[in-house]
Order: sequence, then C-alpha cells, then structure tokens
Amino acid sequence: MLMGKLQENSKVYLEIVGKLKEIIGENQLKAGDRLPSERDLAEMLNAGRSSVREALRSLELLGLIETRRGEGTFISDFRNHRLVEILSGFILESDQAKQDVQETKELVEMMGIYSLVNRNTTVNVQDLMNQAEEDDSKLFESLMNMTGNFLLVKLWRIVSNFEQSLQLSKKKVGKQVYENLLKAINRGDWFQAMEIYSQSVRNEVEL
Amino acid sequence: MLMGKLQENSKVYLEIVGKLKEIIGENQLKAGDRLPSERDLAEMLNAGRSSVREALRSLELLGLIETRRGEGTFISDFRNHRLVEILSGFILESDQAKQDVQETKELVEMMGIYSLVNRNTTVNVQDLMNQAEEDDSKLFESLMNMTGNFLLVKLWRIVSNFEQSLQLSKKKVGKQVYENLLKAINRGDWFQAMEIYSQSVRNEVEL
DNA sequence: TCAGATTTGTCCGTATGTATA
DNA sequence: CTATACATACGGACAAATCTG
Repeated sequence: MLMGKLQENSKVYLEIVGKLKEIIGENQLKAGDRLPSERDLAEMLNAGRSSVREALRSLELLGLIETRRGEGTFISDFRNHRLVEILSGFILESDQAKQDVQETKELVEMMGIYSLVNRNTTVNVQDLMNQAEEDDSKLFESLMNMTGNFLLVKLWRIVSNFEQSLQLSKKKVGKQVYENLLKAINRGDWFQAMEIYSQSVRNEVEL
Repeated sequence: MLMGKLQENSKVYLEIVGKLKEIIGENQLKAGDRLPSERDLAEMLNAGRSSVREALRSLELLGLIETRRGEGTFISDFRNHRLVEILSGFILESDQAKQDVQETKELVEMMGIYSLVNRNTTVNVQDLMNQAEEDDSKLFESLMNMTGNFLLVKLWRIVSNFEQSLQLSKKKVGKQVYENLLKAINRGDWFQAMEIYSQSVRNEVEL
C-alpha cells in the first residue's frame, strides 16, 4: 500500500511523486539520466503500475521527465517544459495571474542585478550589448548566470518561459538604457541600477 | 483509439488534457463545477479509463482540478495552480542549489519590500511588530502578502520552508530594526528600507 | 438507520508498438 | 531475425468513500 507517513491523507501517486523527487536528489540525477522502469518502480515502491504511471504522467506534463516508448523514462531539462502552454491555456482568463507573472519576472531580474552589485561583479559591457542585439532575454539570462546563484537562474527561466508563452506585450528598450544599466552595475551603484531598471526596463503595471 | 488529428504523435492522455480544456471552455465551467465522471469521460472520448485518469492526475498535480473519492472531479480556482511549488521542489531537491536558498530568500524579501514601497503601501507598524514578537517569519510573510503578488508569496513560502528544513543559523534581529524598516516603507524611502534590510536583517553570505 | 447506486482509488492481466542487443 | 526490455493502452475487478432515497 505504500504508507509514507503515519496518517496518510495523500494518495499513492503523490507519494510516488515525492519518492521520485528523493530518488532524483539522492542519486544526483541530471538531465538525460534514466529512471528505473515502471515495473521496477512499482516493485521498489510497492505500488501498482497504474499508480506509478499516474505519477510519471503528471511529471511528464510538467516537463520534468520524458518518457519514450520502448526506451524508458528520462530526466529532462527544466527549460524544455511545454507545461507553460498547457497551464497558460487554463489561466488565460485570469488577468491577475498574467500580471503576477510579469511582475515576478521583473522582480527576479532586479534581484539578479542587486546580487551582481552586491558581489562586486564586473560585467563585460561589450559582450552583453552584443547579446542584447539578438534578444533582450539573452542579456538578462547572461546576467542571471553571472550571479552564480543557480536557484535564481532557474527561477528566471521558469518565469521567463511563462511570460513568453503568455505573449505579453513587451516594452521596447533602447540600447543606451542597457549600457547605462551595465555601467551602473560595474560602478557598484545599485541605487542607480535599480532606478534605471525600474523606470526604463520594467513594464508599467497599472494599479 | 482517439485520434484528434490526422497523424498524431501525441499520447492519448495529452489529447484528453486538450479535450478537457475544450469541455471546460465550451461549458463555461467555473471553479467548483463538476466534471463528468471518469467512466463517462472514457466513453465520451473513446478512451480507456486509465488514460483518462492519467490526464486527470496530471491536472490535479498542477492544482487545476480536484478529485474527491466518492464525489467526483471538480474545477479548481486556476489562481491556485501549483506550478511554482512543484518545479521549485524538484529544483531544490536535485541541484546543489541549497547554498543559494538563503540568499534567494533574502533577495525575495528585499524585492517584496521594494514592491511595497513602489506601490505606496502603508503598513500597520503596530500589528506587524506584534507578529514579529512571535516569529520573525510571520512578519515577512505578512509583508509578502501585502504585495498582492501571488507568485512572490508562493516563492517566499517555498524558499522559507526549505530554509527552515536546512536548519540554517539565523541572525538575531532587534525590534528596533524592524520598526525602522517598517517606517521607512511607510515613508516611501526604499533606499533606506533596503539599507536597513541589507545591513541588519540579512545574514552575511561569504563569497 | 439502512441499503443501493455512484464515483474515485488501486491493482492486475493482456495485448501491442518500439527500441536495443 | 530473434529475443528481451520497455512504454502504451485498454479493460476488469474489487475496495473505499460518498450520495441518495
């Protein structure tokens, strides 16, 4: 029956989701690594194959794993979750949710900027400006990476993917703004950096 | 076999997820409304009950629907989706991101403070100080709630819970510090507010 | 209180498509 | 080509919870 705790209110497939999380963490499984087969998992966790499948499907929809018929189940890269399209289809009618997504992304970006200044990071202005030529997102992804805070990087990716799938209108930002922002970071002037971001990069959120 | 399109590479449960979205849309189903039973859905969509369950479970894990034994399956408030919790749970469990947890929590708190100032929020100093008496976390949870940004609140809860489970040592912060912080927020002086937080509340992070 | 119907929860058996050695 | 391993999918069976009359 697979009873994780004393009083188990949770359902078997939820317990399995938790177990899978532990398995991934303990074995340090990375993207591309293979999970045990459904039957092995069912035996390991003392549960039915259907319950295992329900757990695996749930995680597959989230984009955390990928199952290929005849091969097995594999950890996928968090960046590849097509979950956002599915979820955004459901929450599309909620303007509040959209607004939260955009605002959160902007807050995460501000966190990154603050973190960079706080660590006295010197950024390569020229390189980053070239990346901004292609796509504004590239610039911020690089900035997030430079913080060295992986959690922040992953949070940014999630929210950024979400924002793109929601097709929110984005403000057009001039090159000069970014250059000033980067220079402020290099000067260690976080007050100025935050001002620039807040006033020139952020999208206005009507209150 | 349920073939939605001509050549379908997609799996049955994914088609069912799509169909469910249509059913919800066409019938204008709102939070609390009941979906057809699993067996009815299986018959309607010409699929097996197991496949229907896989689809329903996936949506349940996301927090988009809720199933209750003996009753049925019901639409949830989409604002309560659990995307962030689930993804973050896996990210935190897997990566060595644990070292980033504390920093990220502090960044989230700073962004919350920034958001409050940015929205010209006036906080009730006395109430919040009382909450801080019990537990410092209470104070910040209330502050995050006041931002009105659901995602930010969720992020804070996740990171905060995880930080507690890591049993990190926390700095002891005096009452006067919090009072000054709250007053700075009410003055709209975010520079001062951030300085107070940064210097007196944050734990030093060795670089 | 009670009995019967409905619904989800869980597991199992079987058949099949696919990839690999 | 064969054999094995694996996911995909369906349907049956029974348990447990809930609802209805």
